[in-house]
Amino acid sequence: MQQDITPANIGKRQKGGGLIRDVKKLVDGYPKIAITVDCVIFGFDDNELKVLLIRSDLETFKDKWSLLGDFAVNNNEDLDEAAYRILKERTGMDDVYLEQVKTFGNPARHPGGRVLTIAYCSLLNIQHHQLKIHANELHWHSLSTIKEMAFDHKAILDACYQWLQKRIQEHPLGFNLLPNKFSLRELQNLYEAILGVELDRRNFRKKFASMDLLIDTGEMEQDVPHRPGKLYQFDFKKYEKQKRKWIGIDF
Amino acid sequence: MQQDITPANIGKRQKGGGLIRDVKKLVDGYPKIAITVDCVIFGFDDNELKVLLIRSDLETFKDKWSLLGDFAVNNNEDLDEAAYRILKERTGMDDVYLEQVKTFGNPARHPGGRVLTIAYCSLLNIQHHQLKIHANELHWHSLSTIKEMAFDHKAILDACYQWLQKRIQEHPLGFNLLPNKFSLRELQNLYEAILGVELDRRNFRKKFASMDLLIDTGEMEQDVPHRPGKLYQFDFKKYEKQKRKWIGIDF
DNA sequence: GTTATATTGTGTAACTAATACACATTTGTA
DNA sequence: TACAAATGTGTATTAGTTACACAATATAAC
Repeated sequence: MQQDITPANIGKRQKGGGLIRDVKKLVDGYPKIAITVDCVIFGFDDNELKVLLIRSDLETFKDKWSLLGDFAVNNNEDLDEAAYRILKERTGMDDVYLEQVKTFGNPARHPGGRVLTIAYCSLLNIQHHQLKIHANELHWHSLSTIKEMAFDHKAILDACYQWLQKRIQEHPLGFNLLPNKFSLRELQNLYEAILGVELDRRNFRKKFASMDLLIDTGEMEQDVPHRPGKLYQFDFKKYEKQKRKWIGIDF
Repeated sequence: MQQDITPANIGKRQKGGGLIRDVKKLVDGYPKIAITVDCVIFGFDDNELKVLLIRSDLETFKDKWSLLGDFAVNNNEDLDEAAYRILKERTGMDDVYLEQVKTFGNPARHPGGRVLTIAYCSLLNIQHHQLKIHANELHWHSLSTIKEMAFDHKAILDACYQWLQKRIQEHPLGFNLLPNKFSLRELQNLYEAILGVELDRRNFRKKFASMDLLIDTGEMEQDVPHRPGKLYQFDFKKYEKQKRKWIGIDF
């Protein structure tokens, strides 16, 4: 086995040598690259799963769409903080569900040089937030209509969508995408949209009833052209309590 | 909403301005930091889950243990490639199971300055590989005995262990930790060690029988002080074929 | 070579969860 | 007043999970 000669190896693996004292000098000798955090922000509207994108401002990606991202290390912030900052800047909201999904580091992914990005997935309620969509060139896109994107952002989006499909069967994340009060039909539509399957209404209701995490508000849907359904709220507190022993949803 | 003035924002979000042409210059203006890849390498021996660690060569972490890592961007390699390179350098093996788990970027995680690390989890068969344990200061540690580690490596290890516990219930990864031929008892011991639970022997065997991924070699255990069990091989090919529609193992 | 010890190998009954499926009710609209 | 559209509900079937016990086979000890 031949060991590469790199600044790292020179600094680190001095066989039989003493311990390294000057760690600052050590790190200074390391190669460095640019880091971004990119957020895949999902929303649910009109019975479709949507994702929030911005028009790319790079000539290379003219007329292509891009995830919401920013550089992540200029401030003294942790990665999660950077992701929350980006969300706050773009959507004005800070109580948004957010989770790290995967890091993308292909050397060719950015035309300007090597840029590594940490992808975060975020879920928010489209009605509740007040986006400055007009100021920025932000738009909600139906997931199904997105073909090409700037950089490797399509691959990142795909990874986050797969992550979401899996995650939503393990934990009731979906509620982050719905208004505070929602009908069981809306909830089912959401699951059907995300998973891309049709679900049996009676079994779906039975399952959520057995989870015992829905609060009956006593209110009904308004202005629907048919028999209105009951409105429910998600019991976030109760869920947090029993989160540890949570097993999954599983359709 | 106040937007931070950062090199990134100056370069990127010029409202109403034209498109950016010089992407090289753009990226050059970005802040940059050092990147490492750290591998959590699990093995299974003596009915215990083990992890491969190296003694830290930093004065600050004298007598502490560290994950196997290296810098990840000096060559023109992708992150996965960097992880495979590290494995190959340290273990001599290149057909090892490997997957990205999570990226850690706390500003204070490295005493020498900001260093971001991408954690990979790896599973290998301790018998089969020829480690140069003596040359490097490498040791296999029982997971249960590890209290403190260098950097934030304990947190990384914990995250990878949790990942493994979850992942092994979704996919039959465990076979990567066993010798080519193994008894059902060894297999069960492995699952019990990873999950930290006792499993019923009959139900365990029933489950793996129903998965139909074990090949009966016709051979028996040798040199055991009791009735010897049959030896099996894992049918990797068959598993690869039906991987898409895989649902899980679920004990 | 007989006995003790340790571990393999196997089946079934009880329970729990998932699926498939139909009809009366309520509202708004024509 | 009747039609369209969606809500709300229960049961039977099937599939999967769990709990549990005993005979068979090998080695080790005497």
